[in-house]
Amino acid sequence: MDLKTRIAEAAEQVIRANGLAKTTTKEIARIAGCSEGSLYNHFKSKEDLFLYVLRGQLTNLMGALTALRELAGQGTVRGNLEKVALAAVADYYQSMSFICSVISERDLLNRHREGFAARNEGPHRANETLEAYLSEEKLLGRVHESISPRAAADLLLGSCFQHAFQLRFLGREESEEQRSRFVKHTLDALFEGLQAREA
Amino acid sequence: MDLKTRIAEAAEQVIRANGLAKTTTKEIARIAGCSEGSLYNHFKSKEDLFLYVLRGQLTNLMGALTALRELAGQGTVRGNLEKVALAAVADYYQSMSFICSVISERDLLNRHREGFAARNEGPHRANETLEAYLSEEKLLGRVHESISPRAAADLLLGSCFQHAFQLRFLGREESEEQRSRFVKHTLDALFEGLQAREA
Amino acid sequence: MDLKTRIAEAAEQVIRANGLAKTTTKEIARIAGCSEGSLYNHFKSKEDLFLYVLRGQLTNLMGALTALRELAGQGTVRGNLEKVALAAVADYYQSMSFICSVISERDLLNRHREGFAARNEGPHRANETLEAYLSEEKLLGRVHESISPRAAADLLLGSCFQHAFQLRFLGREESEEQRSRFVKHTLDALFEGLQAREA
Amino acid sequence: MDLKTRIAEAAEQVIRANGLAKTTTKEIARIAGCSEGSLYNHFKSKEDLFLYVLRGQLTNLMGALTALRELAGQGTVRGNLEKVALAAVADYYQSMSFICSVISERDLLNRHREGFAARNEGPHRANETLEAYLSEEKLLGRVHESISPRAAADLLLGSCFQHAFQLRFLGREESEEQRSRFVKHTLDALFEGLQAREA
DNA sequence: TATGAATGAGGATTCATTCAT
DNA sequence: CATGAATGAATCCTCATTCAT
Repeated sequence: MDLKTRIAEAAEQVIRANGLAKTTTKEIARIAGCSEGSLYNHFKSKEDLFLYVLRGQLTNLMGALTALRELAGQGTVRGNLEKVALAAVADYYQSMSFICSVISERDLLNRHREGFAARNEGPHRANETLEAYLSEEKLLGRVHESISPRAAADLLLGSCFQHAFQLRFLGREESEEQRSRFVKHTLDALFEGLQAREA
Repeated sequence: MDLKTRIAEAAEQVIRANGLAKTTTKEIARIAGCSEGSLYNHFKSKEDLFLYVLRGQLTNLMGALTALRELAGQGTVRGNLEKVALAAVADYYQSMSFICSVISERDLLNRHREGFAARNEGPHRANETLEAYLSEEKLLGRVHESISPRAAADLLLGSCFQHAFQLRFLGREESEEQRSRFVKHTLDALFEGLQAREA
Repeated sequence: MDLKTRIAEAAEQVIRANGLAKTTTKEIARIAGCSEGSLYNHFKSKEDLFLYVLRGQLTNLMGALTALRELAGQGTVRGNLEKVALAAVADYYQSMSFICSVISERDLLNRHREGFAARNEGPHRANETLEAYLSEEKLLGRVHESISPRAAADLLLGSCFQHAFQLRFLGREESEEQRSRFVKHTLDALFEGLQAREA
Repeated sequence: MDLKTRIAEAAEQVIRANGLAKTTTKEIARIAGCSEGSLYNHFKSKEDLFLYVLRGQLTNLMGALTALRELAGQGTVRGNLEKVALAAVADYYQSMSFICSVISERDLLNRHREGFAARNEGPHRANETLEAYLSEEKLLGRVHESISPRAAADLLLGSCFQHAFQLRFLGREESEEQRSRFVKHTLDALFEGLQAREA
């Protein structure tokens, strides 16, 4: 593994563990097993390194969502969404430090917002991709005809997002079983709807 | 207004604008119109000041949720949830810097997690409160009998939470009308459910 | 007890315990049970307060030495010196923080050296007073005729001084019995002399 | 000379001149001709730097005392002690700021007392070493058989210690001749003893 | 390319002192 | 005389970044 990759992985690990605010170049170098100076042979600045690592976040989720586009009309909608939801909770949980750091450091965000927009990056991409899938399924008649695909996507991913956030806040890890149960209950409610049924 | 309040409000303003990581005591003092030393006459440390201000976050939402408990069976469920959702988006949006800073600064969170738990604080309280309300409505037959109140609460608040997050990420403000529309669509989808209806 | 005295005693206690360097006006006020502002109603500055308290140090020793002048020719020289030595160890031990602070804070010392000289103050006064006593006893033939009174005074008081210093350094307290034994051995050696005796 | 040494020497010089309490990292850096930050590349903290420099104090005296152990039975006891006494006054004088700072800053002392003990460091080591030498000479019959070696060591070194202290207190330097005279008189008195001789 | 010592700007915090009440 | 909030200068220390080797 080349040094650039080692540095990036070290940075990812440290930011995950401590958050960006308390991540120092010294610590990254220590974990990467190189000198602080070496960081600057591969990245222009600490911020540059952060952005590099940031781009590797949420890749499982985005992969699952991209795969979904091909799956419209196949399997069950419920089954397809379940895979996405599981990936979402897992990735959001793993990347929560990154996600929150972007907001916490307003100037960093401001400096790069245009870049994000230009490259069509950011966590909101997930919602858009899921929306697209649901639109297709709606055309196929496999989801309720009067539902807004965007709202449905926001409900599902928002729920996963906040769930991951709260696990981090509470300092909890979740077993696979617990996670499956959360996703199951969430999908149950999402499919069924809150509306009381007439007798 | 006494100086302690002025300092707290200055801190709130600066953290909202810049995030905790880039908030300096110097800047807080400047905005509060006092010396840096004065901060320490009223707060033990910058961290102490942050926690003080943090405790004032999400109060509108929590107020709306608490009020909700009295409203079970009154008005429409939909109408009640609408008020909550609007408060949620607004408060989450306002407090996103605080919420994310808590996660970004892992050591700060670790240091105070016990305290949060002891005082039953934290953003997850909102979900629990909404869950309680929905449970009551379920008993009253005003929400679908097979729905999980917790899952429903997580869907609604999670969606609002992530929506607020994404507004911050994109650097957008939302008009009242846009916000109402977001809430409306979200509630539509949540009430209706994804399930395709048989012809 | 009036406030000025209470402040002075608080300062003495705190300096004794923590040394001047780590003594704050806040701590003095806390111990004195008054506000920090009150300190400045009774003393011009922290330095002024320190000097005030400093002047009260070593008073038992100086008292014992002054008394000694009257005792020349009375009792035994050994007995007279024993009282002085005991007072010296006790007072040096009690005042070691003060004594050392004067040296540690060079600028303070420089600022007040003239004042000390003008008022004939300082720990060296003890040696001069003891020298005077020994000179008288020498005239009376009660100490070895070829001894230098100043050297003898320096030996005895220097030994007590360093002994007190080392107790402080090692963080030890000494029982009265231990102290008596130290003084006894010291006087034994001082009276007898190192010189090997011919058979 | 490497920077670490330059920093250490600068610190030594500044502490000697101003005492630890009034020694700032800024001033040390200025004298060392480097930035304040550099101090922290070589020492963990100001305290760490102080301890490093402290360990280099009293080395001439300790060297002279160690050499003494080999000299038992050689030359004259008086001559041997003279060398030690001269080294003692010189070293105590040079290091008085350090010695006193250790006492003035009680918490520093408390924090490191165990370390001092573990490494068998501290000014009291000098007395123990001199005591050992005198014990040997006593066995050789070269010092008075009824004298306590420890008491004799305390008398001599205590006198030198306090003499150095008082020179600092009075702001005086001593010529070599004056110093020799002080040592000579002190040894005269110590060898002869105070005891009046019967006619 | 890899290093790591050196930097220096900037941060949080302390503390003696002042002054209006 | 007593207060204690307000001050602001000064302090120790951190850390991203540079650069000569």
